[in-house]
Amino acid sequence: MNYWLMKSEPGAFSIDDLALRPRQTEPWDGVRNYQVRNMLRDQMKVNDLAFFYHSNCTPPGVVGIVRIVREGYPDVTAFDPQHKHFDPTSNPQQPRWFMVDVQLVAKFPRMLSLELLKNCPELAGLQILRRGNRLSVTPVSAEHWNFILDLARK
DNA sequence: GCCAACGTTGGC
DNA sequence: GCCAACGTTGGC
Repeated sequence: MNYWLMKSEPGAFSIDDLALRPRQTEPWDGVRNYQVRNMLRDQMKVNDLAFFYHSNCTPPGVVGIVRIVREGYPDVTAFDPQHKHFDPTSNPQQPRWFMVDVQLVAKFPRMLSLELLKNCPELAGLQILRRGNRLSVTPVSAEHWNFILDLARK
């Protein structure tokens, strides 16, 4: 079983938006980066867990946990000319972009801010803390996962 | 295959 | 709004 961290701009899709969806489940669509595509398509498995991270907001940070409930399948938003994430180079016969479905597991009572995480020596090496990191999905080690979970319980 | 130009991300 | 980082594009 793998652990992940998934970023979303709350102005586009927040953890509260996820909470309002039927079965609190939603496709994680719109990824247009090959490294992340490969993780979505090949590595994320049903029952993997991920931190839900709010990016590009004040303050950024981890706001809860989601579970992967459907493994990688073609991102249909790439096929829709009306859609913001339309990509004419992807088609149903040879899809270029993939997505997974995520289901809400828990929203933390308090956000764990990026600043808080940065101040934890135990989290050295966490990809989100690396300078210049721009990937919207990153793997999280079991050690880092458990440490962050402990922070959320405090 | 190189690399300059350009676009996007995302913290600050 | 700024700008560092870095991915993508396309001319050559």
